[in-house]
Amino acid sequence: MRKSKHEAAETRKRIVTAAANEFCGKGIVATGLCELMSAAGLTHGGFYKHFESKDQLVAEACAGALASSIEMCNAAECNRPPSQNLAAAVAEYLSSEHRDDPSGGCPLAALGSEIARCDQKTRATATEGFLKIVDILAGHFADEPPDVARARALVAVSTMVGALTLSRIVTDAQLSDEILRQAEKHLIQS
Amino acid sequence: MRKSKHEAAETRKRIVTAAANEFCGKGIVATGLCELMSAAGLTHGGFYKHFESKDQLVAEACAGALASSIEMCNAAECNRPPSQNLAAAVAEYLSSEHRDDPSGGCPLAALGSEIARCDQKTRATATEGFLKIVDILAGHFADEPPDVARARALVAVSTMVGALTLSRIVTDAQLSDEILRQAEKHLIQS
DNA sequence: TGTACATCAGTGAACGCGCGTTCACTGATGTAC
DNA sequence: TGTACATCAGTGAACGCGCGTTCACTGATGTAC
Repeated sequence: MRKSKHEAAETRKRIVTAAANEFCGKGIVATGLCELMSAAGLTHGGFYKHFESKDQLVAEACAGALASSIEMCNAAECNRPPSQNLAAAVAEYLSSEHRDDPSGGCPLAALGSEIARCDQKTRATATEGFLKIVDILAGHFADEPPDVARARALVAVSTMVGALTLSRIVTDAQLSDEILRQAEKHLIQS
Repeated sequence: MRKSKHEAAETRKRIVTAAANEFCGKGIVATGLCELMSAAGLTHGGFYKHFESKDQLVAEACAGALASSIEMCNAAECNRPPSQNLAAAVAEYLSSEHRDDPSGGCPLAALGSEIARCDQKTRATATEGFLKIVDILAGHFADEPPDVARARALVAVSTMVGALTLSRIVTDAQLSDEILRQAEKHLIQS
């Protein structure tokens, strides 16, 4: 039953991707390794052939989810004229589609309060991803001095993560939409 | 061993308070009933004399934590001249003390992504608390028309919750401070 | 007011269950000659 | 290139453990007479 090196590498990637989905969808602590491995089409026993522990997978899954979230924002920007880059990324992030699909979205919003309690490795990974997003947004405030642009980007990411999280908490659908719409309006007007 | 009505009511309150602390500090799923009951000075067996389920306690603990967070902001305001009410509340919320003590602080930041996955009851409770905070902040934009004030308050709360959550994730202490400081600056200048 | 009894807050053992992790095993892949 | 053997990806049973919940029990409180 041994698999080729290439197949094994593919399997590993599949586990990380499945983990990112399961964690973002159900939460880190609430997701079991068994559940997660079967989402990747495997049985639980093979897990430790690829990872040292659940914590290690959490860090990698978090990194993966952040990378694809960044990719998604970049893709949204590519379809627009450069002057609307910021608006495009913000609109994508604060869309109802993103709100309604936490598993495929940004882990800072889907797992924020849980990541804050994760080990050093995972939090360092999240910090790196966060800074990448900050840099991208800061690039859109190019007419400002760099430190101002960075400050504005830090606040913008805070607002985006907070608004998306709150829009998922709230039980009133109209209020949920309102949170997203007002945050978007505030971020693109400024 | 039966306790008087008054004592039993006090015990119940103690459990809810201890639960709010434990949940905000360690996360909802990660906190066991046994751990939580012993934090309240009891053994786990008595839990179901007071609550139907863990979920019910989660909802009540969340309500309690939100109420004392609101109380804390109000207290911060009382010590200042009315014109600085907003600044006082924002500074309190985005303080490093609040960041470093999640168990005693705002559950929207400490448990945001977990609450988003809780049952209807808990989320409805959180929604109520959120709206109360929005109303308080909106009151500080009194020179704006009500709908604008509300819109600004929605965005402000999003920024506050997002910034506090991110400041807890980040592994770089300086960056963590920077997130809080910039969010505060942005909110009180506007 | 005093007595007899029902109520019930709190204890601690026990329930089935799923968790993260380990392990013996299988058999295809990779390697050494 | 062919053969013999070591490697190891993946399986499924098993581990100890803590989870949420239930239950028989205790004995002080509350209530009915």
